[in-house]
Amino acid sequence: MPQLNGADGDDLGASDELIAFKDEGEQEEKRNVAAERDLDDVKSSLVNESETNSGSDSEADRRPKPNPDVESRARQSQLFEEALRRQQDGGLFQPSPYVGYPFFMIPDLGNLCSPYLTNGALTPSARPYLPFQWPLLDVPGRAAMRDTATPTHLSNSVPVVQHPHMSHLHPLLPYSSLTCMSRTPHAACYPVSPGGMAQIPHPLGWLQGQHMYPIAGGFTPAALAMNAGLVSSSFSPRLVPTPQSSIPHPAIVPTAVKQEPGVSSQPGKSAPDVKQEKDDERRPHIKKPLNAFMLYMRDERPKVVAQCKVKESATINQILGQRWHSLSKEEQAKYYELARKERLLHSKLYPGWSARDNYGKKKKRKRVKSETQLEGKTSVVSLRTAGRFVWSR
DNA sequence: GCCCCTTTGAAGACA
DNA sequence: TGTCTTCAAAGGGGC
Repeated sequence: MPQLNGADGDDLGASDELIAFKDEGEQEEKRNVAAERDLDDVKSSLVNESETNSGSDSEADRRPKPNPDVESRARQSQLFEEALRRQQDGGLFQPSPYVGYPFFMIPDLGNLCSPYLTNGALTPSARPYLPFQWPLLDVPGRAAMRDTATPTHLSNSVPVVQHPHMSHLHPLLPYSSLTCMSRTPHAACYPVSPGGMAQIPHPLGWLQGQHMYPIAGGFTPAALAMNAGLVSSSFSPRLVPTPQSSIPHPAIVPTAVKQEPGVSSQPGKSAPDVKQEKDDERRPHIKKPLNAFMLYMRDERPKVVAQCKVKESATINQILGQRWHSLSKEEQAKYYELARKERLLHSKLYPGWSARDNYGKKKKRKRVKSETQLEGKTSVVSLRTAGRFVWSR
């Protein structure tokens, strides 16, 4: 963590340090830690602590008041990993390239569409395949807990709104739910294949979620599930490769590019070349897994919006950045752990994927921006560089 | 309609 | 090995 960069007294980045610390004691503690470990060790220890403590009530009692939502998600992650190990150890299911993906633990698409009874309870046939069903059982409680267990910096006078993405309502999701949740209450519809199941009601709505990873190879989740022997083959859709373009998944982000037909705006490139290039840009791509801070932002952004009555993401992110640094290491550890599992799942889903694949998917930031930052009051680049310098030793 | 802003972390590129 | 760059999310604002 960059805030530890003062461990050995060097003042790299000190002049432009903006990070607000909660208290000196915490900072002092972190300094001591930094003197003993490097970044990886610290993060690793945070994770280990998190895992070790998760099973101990007494330990949990001693901890600062945790965010129950994060807690539950961490638990989900743990459960998911255990399920993953069971599968890989020759458990119930045959290994598959997507063995780690919880979706494929669903027995059939009939129940897949709705493994819950109308009263919200799981159907008996679905239960054995849904190790993460428990979150649904106490939705109101969890929602209340989360909303009341806000960090201390949240004012009681500020009304806390329910998370718009209602992530706790998606019981089929283990840790991947963290990034598979739709933030908007849109209709749960996932076009599986032409002529196939057009509408999949909740809980499969997450398949269309904001960060849901697209399925490699152009197969739909349902088809892959069927392929893995988890879904009755009598159920339509069949194992049919689905053009990726037919999967309007938010995680497969087409970059909207305005195309002037037949006109090349780039010197030295023919119109077809430019068209091809822009088609490539527009082509859906696999997104990077979210890091710890991104996961934190996703959880906390609605609270900040509600509390601070601001909408500008830049401002919100500044606030979130400060709050991130004010988190206890236990709280941060939960997010580091979630992010680690996020990367694990991502690597299992897309073994050949590289972050480099997405280079150029976003418009390159102008060099002048970095220079501006160096001159500006925040000096983002120098600050972050300084932090890395210390941590990497 | 596209890009910038703003944050942190991860990963790739490069010297 | 150290440093720099890019991308991941979000949505208002500027051009």
